[in-house]
Amino acid sequence: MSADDQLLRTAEEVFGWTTLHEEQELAMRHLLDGRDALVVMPTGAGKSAIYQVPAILLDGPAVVVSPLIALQRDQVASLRAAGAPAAAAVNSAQTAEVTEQAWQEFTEGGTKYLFLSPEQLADAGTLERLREAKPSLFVVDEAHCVSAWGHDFRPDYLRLRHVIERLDHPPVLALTATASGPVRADVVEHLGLRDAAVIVAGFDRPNLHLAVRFCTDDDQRRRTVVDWAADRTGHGLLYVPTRKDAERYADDLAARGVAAAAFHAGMKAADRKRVQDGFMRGDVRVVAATSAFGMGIDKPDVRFVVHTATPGSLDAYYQEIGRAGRDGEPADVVLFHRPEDQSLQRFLTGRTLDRECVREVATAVRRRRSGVAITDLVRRLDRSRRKVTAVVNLLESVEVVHTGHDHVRYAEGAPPPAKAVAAVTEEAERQENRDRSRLEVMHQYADTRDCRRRFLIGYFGQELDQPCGHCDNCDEGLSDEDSGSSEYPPNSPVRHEQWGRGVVVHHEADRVMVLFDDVGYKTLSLTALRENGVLTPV
DNA sequence: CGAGCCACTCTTACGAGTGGCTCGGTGCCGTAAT
Repeated sequence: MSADDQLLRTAEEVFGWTTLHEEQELAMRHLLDGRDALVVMPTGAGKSAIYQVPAILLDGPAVVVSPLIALQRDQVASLRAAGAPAAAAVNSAQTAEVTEQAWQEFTEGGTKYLFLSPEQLADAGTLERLREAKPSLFVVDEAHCVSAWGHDFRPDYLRLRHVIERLDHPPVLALTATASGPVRADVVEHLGLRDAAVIVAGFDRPNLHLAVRFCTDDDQRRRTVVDWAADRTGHGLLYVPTRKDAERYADDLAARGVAAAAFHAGMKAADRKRVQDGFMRGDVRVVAATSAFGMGIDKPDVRFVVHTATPGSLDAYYQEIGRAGRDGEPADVVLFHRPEDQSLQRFLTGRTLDRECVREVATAVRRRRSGVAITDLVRRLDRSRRKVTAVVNLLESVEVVHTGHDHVRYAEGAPPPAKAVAAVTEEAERQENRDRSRLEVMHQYADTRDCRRRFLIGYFGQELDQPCGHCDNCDEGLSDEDSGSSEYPPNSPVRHEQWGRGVVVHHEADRVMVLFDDVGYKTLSLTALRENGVLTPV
């Protein structure tokens, strides 16, 4: 029987799926062939199936990395409900007894799917248990987290490549719904994917109407947003920048008779669950939430997603608006924009590098010639695990240290700690510049007079040759019919005298946006380019 | 960087304006205190 037939038969016999999409089948075949894959597909399009089916055909368990315990629970529950082979999770939210039982079944070979967080995988004992089971697949779900969180917030995401190597690099599958070019490259690099098949479904969501309302004054914006949401009838999300705003908007809407609730990470777990369940059931009509709300929420009939302030990147924005209109019915996506929003995002995305900590870690590692475990560094330096791990990652990125899973060694010939600090500072600055350039692109989206969908899709590396006809700028007849200059077509490689190598992302009538390897996104005037010739096609 | 709060000043007000200060997002995990 051919691999395709086997996949189809398993999909039907075990899960009851009679067909598979082209992308699903393609990715599954790659895994069966022993190759790595990065798959970017919208939520609800069947990403999980891509590992669920091949795992059954392969010997050994599939290890699935999932960022939230709630997601692990959902996945285990849905596999159990489907009557699939045994699934289990290992995390700190369950009793030691449950975890021990999960491990026992796993080591006896009874578990097909094991769900864990990246932090669990940082533990050497846990990793050895996995290694003994010889996993057949290593899956990273919500893989954009590698790029979005790995560099500072959850540094264990950047340690996953060492986990994968320690497991003798089984076929790796990275799954996400949102990843622009640089994010995809970041995921491939930091997971150490080899010869990966990159499968990207379309980013366009034609049923979403995109609009931006420019606001000058904060109070005026508050009133406009509340009026707008109160006049609606369907279910919707209000994304707000701060916890305080979540409470305030929920209160203001409630005062207008709207069944609204706040959601943010500062709330008690029970309250969060109550709000989420209420929204899923439909008795909470509007949730005013920070970015904490959304992962794992798959409610089909969300009729609007409103942002009460401009977020930090188009990546984050696309992720959040992607929760609207999953049933394919029309939905409204509105950004209430103020230029001042940039300052808060600058603060939030600004990385505060603790140079003293970098120096301490570098010095401590250098002193131990045979190397040292991250766990030991944490104990000796009396610093948080998160911070030490993030610093080790940075030192590794500038090649001052070499690392294995939990083992760090000063690189031979690497500069002394003082110079290492300088190198790390430079690297941190480069990262910050790239973040800042993404923030600028987000604001350009808000400011553009061209088709918003074309801008958005272009950012994710796809072209829309016609204006979409379904955004505020198209409604007003502002969008350019012509999709731009032929000198710099989208996705074409270019070189800039000062900024080096880059690729064209998007262009409007008079300007072109380029993503440079080193400095991030830059927007250049076509008129100026024609005069000075600093940007040349490669 | 900017919003919001407080204390303080100046004064013709059932207050207004200003200077200084603080705060601002995302989740694992393990440990300490009840």
